[in-house]
Amino acid sequence: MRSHRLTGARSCGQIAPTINAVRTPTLKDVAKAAGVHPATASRALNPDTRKLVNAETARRVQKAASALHYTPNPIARGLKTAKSSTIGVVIPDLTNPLFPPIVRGIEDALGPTGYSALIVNTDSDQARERAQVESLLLRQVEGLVVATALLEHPLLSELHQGGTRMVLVNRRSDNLDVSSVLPDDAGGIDQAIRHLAQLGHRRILHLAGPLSTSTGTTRALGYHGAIRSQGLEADPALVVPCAQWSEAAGAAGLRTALDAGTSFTAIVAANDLIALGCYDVFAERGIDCPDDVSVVGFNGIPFLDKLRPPLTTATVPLHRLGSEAAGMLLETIAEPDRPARSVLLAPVLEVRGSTAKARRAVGSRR
Amino acid sequence: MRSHRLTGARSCGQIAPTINAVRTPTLKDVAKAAGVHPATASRALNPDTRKLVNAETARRVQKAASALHYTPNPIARGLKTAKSSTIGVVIPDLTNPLFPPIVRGIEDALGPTGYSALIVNTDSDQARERAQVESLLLRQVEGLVVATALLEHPLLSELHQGGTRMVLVNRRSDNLDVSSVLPDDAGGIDQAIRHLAQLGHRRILHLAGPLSTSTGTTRALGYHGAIRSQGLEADPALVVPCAQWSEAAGAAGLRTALDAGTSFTAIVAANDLIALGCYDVFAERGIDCPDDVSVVGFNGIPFLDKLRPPLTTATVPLHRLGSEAAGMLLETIAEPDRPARSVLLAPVLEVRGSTAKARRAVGSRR
DNA sequence: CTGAAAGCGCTAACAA
DNA sequence: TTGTTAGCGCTTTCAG
Repeated sequence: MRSHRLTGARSCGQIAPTINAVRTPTLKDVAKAAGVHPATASRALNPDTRKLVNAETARRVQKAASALHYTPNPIARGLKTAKSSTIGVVIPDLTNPLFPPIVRGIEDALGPTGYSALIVNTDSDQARERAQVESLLLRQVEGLVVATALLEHPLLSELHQGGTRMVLVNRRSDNLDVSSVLPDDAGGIDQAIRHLAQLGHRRILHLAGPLSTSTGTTRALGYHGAIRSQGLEADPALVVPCAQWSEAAGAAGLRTALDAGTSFTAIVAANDLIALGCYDVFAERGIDCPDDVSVVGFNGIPFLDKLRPPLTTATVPLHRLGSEAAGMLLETIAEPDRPARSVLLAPVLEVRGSTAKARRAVGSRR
Repeated sequence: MRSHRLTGARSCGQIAPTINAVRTPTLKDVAKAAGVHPATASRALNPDTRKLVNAETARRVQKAASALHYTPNPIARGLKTAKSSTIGVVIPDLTNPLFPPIVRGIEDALGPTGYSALIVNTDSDQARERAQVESLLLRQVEGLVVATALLEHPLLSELHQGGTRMVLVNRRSDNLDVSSVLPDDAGGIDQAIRHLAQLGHRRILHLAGPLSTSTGTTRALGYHGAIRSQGLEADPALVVPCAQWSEAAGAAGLRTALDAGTSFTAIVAANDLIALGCYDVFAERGIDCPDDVSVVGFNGIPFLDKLRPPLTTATVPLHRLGSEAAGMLLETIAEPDRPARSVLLAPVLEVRGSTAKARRAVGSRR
């Protein structure tokens, strides 16, 4: 590709040609223009080493640099410093509506720092995840934001031991001393159960997420705790784990409960997609929501307010989940020896049309 | 960061330590192990230059490479070749549900080739776009997939003249000799109008997209053509352009039409978000969809089938839009002199609950 | 405080 | 066919 760059002149209202098809200026050019050695120019331009150089000289170099529209070549810098100003973002699948807001949060936090994010999708496949992470490491990413954590996650343990900087987002792993940014899972479920209890629900079904994930177990634990503290009916049949965080798995879970004859008047789904799966089963079986049964989701993915009926859900600040995680990763990169810490972000229950007063129970075959 | 890498041994069922915290092997190490000069090793390992080296030697080098788990350092390679195995993806906003499927299409097409994508969001802001593109160019991306094209787009013209390889996706620009992958906008609208005509609708409102975009104008043109070919009422008041591709703009557009007293029994929205904006206005004004008015969207973003009512829409193969675009960009990079070409992907009308037989008209104040 | 020199890992002339 | 040499653009010793 022909060498080229944008000067940004147009956006500054200048008259200069907006494209310069000439060789992009290098540090040597700046040095020559400023009448100093490239090494001095490097020092002058680098915030960390600027203090090593005469203030006057530094100013001259900076002037020359901006006059030439010099911008350092991150590849060359990366080769020397073994850094890349790049981080990796590991998610299950970008088309899952949970992740775009998180990814934007990451990108927005990274933007001002000069770092960029390389995103990979694992499709929740361990082999694929390993290959993808390997390719990120190959590209010399300086760290990883990981949204795919399982409670038992050999790959993450290996990476951590290998010295890879990382931050977990949304989910965490057991026995892994790594920083994380998580929703307050138990708190969110507690709000949901309280809300349903106030509406008079006594038998609440929990469609749990995969128990291989922290979100799955913590929300299930939260369910048990809240049921107890609200004095509601605690029946083991009222908890059905779903194999995936998907509509299909949610639908399957609900069908299981229904077919088992479990009776309940409300459902707390472990996430929004599982709740959406319930909608499909309602249609299949002629169940009316919220008249026959109420449903609450978790996460607050977009467009839930336009569903039939609008879904009540524990809304997680997803963008902030991402931006906090990116910020923490940058901290970890800058100060590797800082101890790991975890941030919990509080969900807010958004009450919509899928929850209403308890009436007759569904599935009362028993 | 401590040097480290994954061997992938675990996934292969080997016993070797899965993490090697030692210095990652370089080409020189491989050369030494194979008893050749680094340059020879480079030639042997590079598919393009392999034929320049003795087959026997090549095999020896490759054996040494895999024994050491050697993987070339793309940064170093990039510095030398001024290439980066990276492309840039320029989109308005990842949280717009239109884009994740396209981006995944791009990533999936790139995956096997060793290229990675750097994604930037412009928020439809020209200055931000310029800055973001500049940062991509700085990172030596070898080309751009651009989803933000306007009919008049100075930045893209500059880039094209500057020699930047690119492919436009979803939208195109006027007077820009660049390859593109687009939905068949007119064809999709034609299907929508036909469907509505069959349901007995005669006065159909078009909530057009921004006319600064090819999707906006082409869909509007498609609307006019289809109205004519179906012999429906052609009233200038029946076309209202929206300032953005958003729910808010769609709602505003519909309010404008309603307040002007324009009468119609159906709406063809230029995209799904504009159609969703209509839903808000229906709620505001007590309009029943589809009893009072039918609505059709465009694109087929996810979860439309769960709306109240489920939205009929012209479904675009979004994933393929992305994968085709990525493929074409790779072609362009490999053979820069190939003439630009355009691919049109056919939408499929997905009929759902938001369209029904025409009844009384709304807004019949005139 | 600044210059000289070396080298990050790789590839591309040029020689041999 | 292979080795030698040089250098991509930058940072970082080490001298001066």
